[in-house]
Amino acid sequence: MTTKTRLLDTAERLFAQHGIETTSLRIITREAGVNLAAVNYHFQSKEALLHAVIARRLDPVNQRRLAMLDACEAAAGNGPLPPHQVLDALLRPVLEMLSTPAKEFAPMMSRIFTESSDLTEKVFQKHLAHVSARFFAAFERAIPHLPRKELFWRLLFTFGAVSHTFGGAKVLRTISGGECDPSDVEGTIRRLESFLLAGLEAPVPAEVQHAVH
Amino acid sequence: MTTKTRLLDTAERLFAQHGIETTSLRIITREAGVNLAAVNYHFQSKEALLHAVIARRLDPVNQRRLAMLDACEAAAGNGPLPPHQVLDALLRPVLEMLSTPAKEFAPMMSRIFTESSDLTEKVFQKHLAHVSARFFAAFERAIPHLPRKELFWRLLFTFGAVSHTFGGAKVLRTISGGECDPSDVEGTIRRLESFLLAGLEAPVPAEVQHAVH
DNA sequence: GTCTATAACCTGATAGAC
DNA sequence: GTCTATCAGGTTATAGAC
Repeated sequence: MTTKTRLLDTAERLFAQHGIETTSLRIITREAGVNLAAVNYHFQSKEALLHAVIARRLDPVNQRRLAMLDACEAAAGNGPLPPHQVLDALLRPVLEMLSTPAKEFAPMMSRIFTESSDLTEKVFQKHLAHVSARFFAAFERAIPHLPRKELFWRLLFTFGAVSHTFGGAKVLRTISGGECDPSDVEGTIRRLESFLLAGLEAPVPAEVQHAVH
Repeated sequence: MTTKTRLLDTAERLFAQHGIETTSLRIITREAGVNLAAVNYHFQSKEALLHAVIARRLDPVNQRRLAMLDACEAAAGNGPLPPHQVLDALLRPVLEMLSTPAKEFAPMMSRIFTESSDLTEKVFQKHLAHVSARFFAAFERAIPHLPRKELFWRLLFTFGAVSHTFGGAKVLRTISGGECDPSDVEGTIRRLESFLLAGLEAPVPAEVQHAVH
């Protein structure tokens, strides 16, 4: 395996397990079995290394997301868009990574979106903005009774649940005394999607209805 | 205001905004307008300072949570426990802090639960374990059709949504182009609780039913 | 491409004067 | 209680030999 790949793999894993800012280049290079200066030769800086880690995984994921959404829209024709299909197109491509060698990537992304608001903005604009826009429009079409404003709120809640699942699924096994098995990725997807679908489709509470239009 | 209080307030705010590990004692003491050595005199260490910040806010919150749960159980008698009341007892006391001078505390807690798994464990055992056990039992009674295993999963999703709301509500205003107003705390609580209640009460998906008992 | 050595700086914690 | 000065260590990044 090349030095470059060893660095990408090791950085991905350590960023996921210990956070971005608290993981030093010294630890990454030591665990990767390469010299400290290698990260500066193959990439320019720690942040450039992070961007390379993201691009390697996220580009294929986003392509698959959009392909699934295309298929869903094609099948629907002019009819309504099934909300569970839109949700599945958004979540399945990234959640299924949990049972591949790239299993550390999704937890790493959730770190980015909770750690530094500065970095979050950059990563979102660079790798997620266009996909995000497509899916927001799809959800608007799939849940037409839901005002835009409420959709924004509910997608915030959705990202929170998904994000926390990446990082917290491992401790769930401990907390539940072994009852819950996070390595059952397909089960996790079904549970997460049925929970979120119910929340996304819930009636708008009467108390906030007046602010809608 | 005393040096001790200035340190608690400033640490709480900076921990929330920039994370625990990335916030140095130098920044805290500079912003608080006190000497660097003061944190070591009034507390013993950075971690002890963090524990003091938590204890100051969380003890009253937990008392109110348990009082609301007591009232809910008393009103229910031997009848079923209303799930929305259990959820409200869990979330309202901490969410309402967002409109008080202690508004930085909840975001700080969500940092702890996403940053370091080491610290997470300590804080949970010290300040949240007993409350957690009471509420788990209450949810079991409130949603009797839901198997324990599924309840564990759904509470994980719930904590994720709540946690993300603390940290992400501010950026929601930007993303939504001003449509969403995170300073409307009561609206946030109602939206969050109606979303989560639908998810918690959703039917168990047929695909995972076989693993239940 | 890979190494050593080092620059410039930040960190938590503490000793000891006042 | 509050200060300065400092210890012992960590950090990113780079220059220059091989």
